[in-house]
Amino acid sequence: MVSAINAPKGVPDYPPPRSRDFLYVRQALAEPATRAGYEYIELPIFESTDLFIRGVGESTDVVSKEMYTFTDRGDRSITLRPEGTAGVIRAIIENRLDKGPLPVKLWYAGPFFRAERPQQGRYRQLQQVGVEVVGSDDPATDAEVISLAYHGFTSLGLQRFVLNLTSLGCSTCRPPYRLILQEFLGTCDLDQETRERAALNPLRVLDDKRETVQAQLTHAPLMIDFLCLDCAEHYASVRSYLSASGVQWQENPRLVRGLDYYTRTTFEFVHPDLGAQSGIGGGGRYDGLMADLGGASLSGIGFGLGTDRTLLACEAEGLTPFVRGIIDIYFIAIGEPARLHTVALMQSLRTQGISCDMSFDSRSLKSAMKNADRLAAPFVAILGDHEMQSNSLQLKNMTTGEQEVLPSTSQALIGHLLSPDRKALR
RNA sequence: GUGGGUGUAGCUCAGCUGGUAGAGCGCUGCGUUGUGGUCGCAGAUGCCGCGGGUUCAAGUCCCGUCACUCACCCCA
Repeated sequence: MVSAINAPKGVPDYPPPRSRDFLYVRQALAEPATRAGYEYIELPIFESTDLFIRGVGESTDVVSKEMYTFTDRGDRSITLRPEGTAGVIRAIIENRLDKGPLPVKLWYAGPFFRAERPQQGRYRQLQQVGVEVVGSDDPATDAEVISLAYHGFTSLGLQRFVLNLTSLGCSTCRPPYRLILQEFLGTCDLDQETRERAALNPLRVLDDKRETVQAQLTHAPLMIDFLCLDCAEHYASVRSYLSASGVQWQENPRLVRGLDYYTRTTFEFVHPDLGAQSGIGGGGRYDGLMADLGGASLSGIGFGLGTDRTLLACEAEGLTPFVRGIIDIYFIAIGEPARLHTVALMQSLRTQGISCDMSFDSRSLKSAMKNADRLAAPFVAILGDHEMQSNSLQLKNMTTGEQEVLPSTSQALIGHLLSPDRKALR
């Protein structure tokens, strides 16, 4: 026996039936954007390594130690995308979308890659649904983006997630605050590694998980108290639009994100039931990114939602399965004439949007029924010799168990399945 | 990159102080003519992760190795 090949470390499979729920979650997370004027953008899965170094920031962990980078046959450095925003911005600039009507509102979905040690809810290939809005400073866009994510989660029935919100200030107010924070951190008793972080990106020290560190940060200065007038007004406005959108949030002035480009509004959705990982989505505003990547000086805001983790959260809350079966009618045909007729019938139904499947390999009626049950088919159509003689079929409702005779035409079936006095199929 | 845990039937796992393997679920069939779910009965399936060592004897002890997993760092 030859040895089987395993998937590379840390990449998840979604075999059926769980794949049904995966698709359902991805659809639910994208749906709000499609109803809010966001256009879909299809993007490459690998990009020039430089894009992420310049876009995401060299000092971030994502860039410095988690990228899948390789050299292609033309000696170019290529990286499997670790996040979505940089690629969207690159595509906006390259396709001149920023020269058209503003703001540009886009959504995307697909796999991202980070070479981390895998654990629960953390994969080397992860799936996200994201949106980006470029070319607007309006606080209403901040609120809209946050609301899309929020209502994507609520539409799945999720209840236990929390939205954390803060403002990280701008190029006017953040640098002075940064100095004040660094000065404060200088008075704390910190280990070498944390001191280095304080020098490089002092904000990150604020969300250190260790109690010994947190204890010293009780009186740390917070960005939220040092916002300039513009940022303070912007933040206040975002909050009132959020209230108007029916979004509930929790202010968390210690919220810090791992990517360097964020400014002003910053947010993160967390869920308590995912093991050590809690983030199911996050994002924020970025004022300098477009310009940093060679485009017009437009600001943007966006989010990335973790499809894998959202599915885990739904499972943890007992919301799954969302999809019990994928066919509307299961056909059992006995004898060659009946099988031929059934194939024609199914083709007609499929063309008209009804999902159907049939029993193959001439199994016994009993085992075919069993199969229908396992496929969770709501209806079973049986065609045997008796039925063929009268051009009819037996239609069994698998929920109620009742069975009746219908003409064996697609029209009769569709009329019956969709008739208002019965449970409609869709 | 650093640390911990676990590898036994398709799945979840049991197997005490060494004596060549078990349960539940699932799967297949049967309970008479062409009808699923419930119930009853019968049945199939294991290089006990891999390699080496100790021993009369290893799923069980020792060493190594690989895989998976959880956590740290960080993030979706």
